[in-house]
Amino acid sequence: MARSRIPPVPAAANPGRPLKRAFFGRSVHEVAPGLIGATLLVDGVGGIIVEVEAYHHTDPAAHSFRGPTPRNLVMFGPPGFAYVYRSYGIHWCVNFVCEKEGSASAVLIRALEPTHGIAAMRRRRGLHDERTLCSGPGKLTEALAITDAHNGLALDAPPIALLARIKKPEIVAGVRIGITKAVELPWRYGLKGSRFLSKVF
DNA sequence: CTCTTGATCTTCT
DNA sequence: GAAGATCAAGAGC
Repeated sequence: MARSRIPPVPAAANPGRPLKRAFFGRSVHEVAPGLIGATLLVDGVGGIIVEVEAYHHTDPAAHSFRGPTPRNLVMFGPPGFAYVYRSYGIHWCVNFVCEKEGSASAVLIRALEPTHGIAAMRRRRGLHDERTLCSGPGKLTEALAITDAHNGLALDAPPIALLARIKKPEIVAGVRIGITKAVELPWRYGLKGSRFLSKVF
């Protein structure tokens, strides 16, 4: 063979450079939509972030609203780290801490478009359908094998990798899902028209 | 398609 | 003791 052909990977599976930790040192309302289109990998498995929600300590729906506790301590720390918590006693959910130390704001990662390690994700989820592999905060942590062992880990160091999007995507916003307080705030962001959302906007 | 319910457990009141 | 940033399966339409 004279020269091997470049394999035909979709553009979506060929993301940009790693995001620096400083990316998170801004308002959660800038970071949250800014994450749509970025690629999240844990041990090389993951996909494109297509849905997130913003939480802030002034927001009654946020875990940090009533001040620091053992569970939410990472939220009160510096930006650029993962906050993982147990949901309904069954699932894990992952957030990215934003702004600055003490501001206790974070972005909940709610859905991914699977691109890397799809076979591993199918195995962990016991599911074949790609569309629903990571279409929810509890689903994507199962697919990426995220647990409380990842709580407090840096977002720019192994096993976590976060790669910038190549093009600026079209973003839609709406009210958040599954909360009972501050339900009217439009702090859920998604990739317009994506098939991989937890719920259509 | 929508609606209801069970699973399971940590956190805070 | 109740609620919760969820999910999947089953019933009903």
